[in-house]
Amino acid sequence: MSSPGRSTRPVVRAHDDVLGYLLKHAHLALEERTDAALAPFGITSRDLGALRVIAGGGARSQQDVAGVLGVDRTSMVALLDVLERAGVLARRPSEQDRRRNVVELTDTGRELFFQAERAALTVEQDFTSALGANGASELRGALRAMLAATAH
Amino acid sequence: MSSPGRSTRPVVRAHDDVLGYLLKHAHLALEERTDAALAPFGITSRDLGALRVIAGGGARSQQDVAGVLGVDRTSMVALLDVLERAGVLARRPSEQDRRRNVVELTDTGRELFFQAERAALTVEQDFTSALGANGASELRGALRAMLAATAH
DNA sequence: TTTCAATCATCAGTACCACTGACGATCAGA
DNA sequence: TCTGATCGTCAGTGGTACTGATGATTGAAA
Repeated sequence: MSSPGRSTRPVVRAHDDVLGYLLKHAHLALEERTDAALAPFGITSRDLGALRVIAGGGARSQQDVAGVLGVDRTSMVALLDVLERAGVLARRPSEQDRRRNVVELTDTGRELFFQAERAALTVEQDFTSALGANGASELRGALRAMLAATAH
Repeated sequence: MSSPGRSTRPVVRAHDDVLGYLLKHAHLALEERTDAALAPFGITSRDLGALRVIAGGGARSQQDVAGVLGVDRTSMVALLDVLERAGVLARRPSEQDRRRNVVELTDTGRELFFQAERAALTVEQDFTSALGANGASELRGALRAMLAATAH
């Protein structure tokens, strides 16, 4: 058997045994394909994430949107600027707290969102097709469980 | 039942139903914890990835290392500069092809790598502890399968 | 009421990384 | 020898994270 104690050295892992590598590259590959599918709509996967949160209606301010997406609050300004200039969404000061901007989709934006979300969903399903029907939901469940367990 | 056809609109998904969101945030959370555990060693998870590939011995050049990690070749220059200046690795021109740099760990670097890899492994195991013993390997398998299926 | 700390959106500045395009050195083949 | 390709390097650009500051606004204490 192998010798115990502090001199025990781990075997050199292959790069695709490393969870961080797998998560990073899976994310990048999916994002690349999603961005390609979203290009005809003139938005990125980053934009779609913002539209999704806004369409969900739970966000009460720009910072809520940024917080959910893990985007910096200062980056969110420019991100929403572009989408607002494109007529996809509108900002208006909150009536409850006029420091806040309430962000809402325009009719055009809502239609764009549904079409883009559909395209993104197709990419996801194709991306996970190697896992089978259960595999994809099990993968989501595992990722959710890890995030929930490590939420600080 | 729901109406079919092009007017069928998808329900607005919660952000944590979106695979891209889950992959991104799982990656970021793991990287954050890994970087914290690696800080005493004076390296980042990015550095450890490079050391791992180099320790594996399969890489024949800087660009091989960059290619495996998905790091840009021009970024690899500065990354290795730092590690070389720290005495962790050494570059020497290949004897077979003197355009290439062969990158090798120093004795110091090898010891550092084993200790850092051990710390990173502990973080990974803790990160996946919510999944159980089989869950973690199933997660790796699922991610590997997706990457293999979508390799271009 | 007045004052004051906190919050929100914004902007300026810095840092890091991906990416492009160039360069000299080197290699392989015509 | 000449030519095209490859490798490491460097400069420049663009996008994003992060810090810190600002003005407007809020809520609560004095």
